[in-house]
Amino acid sequence: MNESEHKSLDFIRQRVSDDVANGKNDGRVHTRFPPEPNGYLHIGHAKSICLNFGLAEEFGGKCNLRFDDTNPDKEDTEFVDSIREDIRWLGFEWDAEYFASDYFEKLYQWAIELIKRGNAYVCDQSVEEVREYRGGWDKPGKNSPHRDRTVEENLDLFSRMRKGEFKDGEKTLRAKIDMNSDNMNLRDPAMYRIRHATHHRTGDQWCIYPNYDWAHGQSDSIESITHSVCTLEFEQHRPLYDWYIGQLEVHHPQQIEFAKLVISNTMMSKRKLTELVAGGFVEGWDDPRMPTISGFRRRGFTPESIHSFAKRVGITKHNSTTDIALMNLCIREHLNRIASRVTGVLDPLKVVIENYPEGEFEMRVTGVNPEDETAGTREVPFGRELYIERSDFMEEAPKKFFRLTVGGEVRLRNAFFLKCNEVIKDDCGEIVELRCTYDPETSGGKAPDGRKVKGTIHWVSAAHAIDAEVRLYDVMFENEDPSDVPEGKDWKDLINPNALVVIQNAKVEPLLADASSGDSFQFVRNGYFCVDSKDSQPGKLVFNRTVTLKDAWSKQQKKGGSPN
RNA sequence: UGCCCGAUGGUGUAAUGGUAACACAUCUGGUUUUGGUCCAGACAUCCUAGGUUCGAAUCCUAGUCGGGUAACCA
Repeated sequence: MNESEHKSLDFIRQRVSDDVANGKNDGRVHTRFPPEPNGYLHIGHAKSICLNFGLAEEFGGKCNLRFDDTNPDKEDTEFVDSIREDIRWLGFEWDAEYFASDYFEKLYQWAIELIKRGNAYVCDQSVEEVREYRGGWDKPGKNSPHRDRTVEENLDLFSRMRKGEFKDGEKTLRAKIDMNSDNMNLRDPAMYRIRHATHHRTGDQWCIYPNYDWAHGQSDSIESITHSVCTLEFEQHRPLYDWYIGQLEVHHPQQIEFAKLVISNTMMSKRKLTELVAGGFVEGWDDPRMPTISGFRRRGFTPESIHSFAKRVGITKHNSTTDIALMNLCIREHLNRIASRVTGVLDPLKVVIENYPEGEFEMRVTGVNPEDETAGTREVPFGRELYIERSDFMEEAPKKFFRLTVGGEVRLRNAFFLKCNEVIKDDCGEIVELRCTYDPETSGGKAPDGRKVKGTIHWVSAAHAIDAEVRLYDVMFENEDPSDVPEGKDWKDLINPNALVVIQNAKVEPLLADASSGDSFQFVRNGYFCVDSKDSQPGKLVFNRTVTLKDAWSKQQKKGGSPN
């Protein structure tokens, strides 16, 4: 890292920078990203990934991927695979991949060392007894009656725990620290519990499993990690982290905590996300409504947009809630630069141009992306019958409505001026067709006589348009803080019923027939859409709305109440 | 009830004792064949009270508010 290249560093980078400058760890920087493979990664993990891998990149160091798989009950290889995929998709490659379970034997040996030093003991207390003996934050704890077992007895018991001579919960190995500590984590924490379960990697090889605190720091140490970055809730665990490593007298990484990401209108709790998936509230972990990395991917977010988001959110030690609008900004900003403009009419209304010859068509040439000249041009067919957006027509329009009205004139984007003469309705009074005329003199989008139009609307040739299914996504929760559940309600009651609105009969321009999975487009005046990676097929296109365009008109409408 | 951590505009961050910066959001106005983009402008005396200092958002003290924390989860 070239010092002073950055105007300001967040407190972690500052600290790492200082350590490097002071020659700590021989100036080495080695971080790790340590997910538990018990679910899919979400945007909060992305923040941590960007931090850990970013630190390694910026300081010429390394970053490991380590699966923190010490709880056989919850973990699965499905999650291991998805985690790898998501990190790579974000554009990072780890220097080494490990599993905490790689260290089970080493950890076991170290535990024996602690027993021999008289710093750990086998305890027979039940969960309830342990809780009772631990005391409270106003009450001192009491020593376990098994705290003073001899080293020999502990060694024997511990090896028999490993051999499977005891049932689940019958015994634990505990660190002998201080039952009166102000820090509850230091009141003789459990190091091992007995769990006769099949582990996704070690199978039935073990029936005792190390707890987080006993596994994490030691794993860091084994991997020569220099800076062990984690979230704030582990702050009180740091003394224990330091205690274990201090006892073992091995390489001592520095744990540093930062505030985890909270986004408005979003639920980030892994437990609750799991519940959404298991309960069928969403299609799966990669449902575009989910704040998972795979959900964002399927929704049409780009890795770049997520990097940009992570950067803007910053790293601090205080909890805050980031407005979901920032997320939207980041993806719009990127897609605006790279997405091809196409026409998609979401709610089609038939327009017949009475003065355009029947059966004739012409090709209109138009730019692919005004933000990128190199993107070239494309051709779209124009003819007598078109579809326009239903919301672009109003029979009785307010003054501020710049779109099509009876007797009014608008510009058809990249084509001609169009005037509406007559509205055709069905028996229910529903508008089914507009009879219009166009002005052939306005081919360039301007009138030779200099008359102006206020609005430009998009359209697609009825004869050429392709049918598509379009899935409109919105925030999963309408409440800014979905963890704030009103009395008598369940958090799931707060799910936004309109988080997904499916449109079956959208009409898109013919060019889109060749669109392939994951491709992103701007549907002009509508938003950014991508081809759904799971359900879209040639001949049966499915688009996901990634994000809308900013919409000053609808905002104004909402503000002013009903139009008119 | 203990212990730990935090506090800058509506929101997220910056200023590393020298006189509040950037972005989002919001509102104005301009450009525009996307009511998009782009451009211009508006919007805070830094939780409170004391103190240290020539000078404090930054240091100290007290208070207030917020968060975390007592799993054989991570």
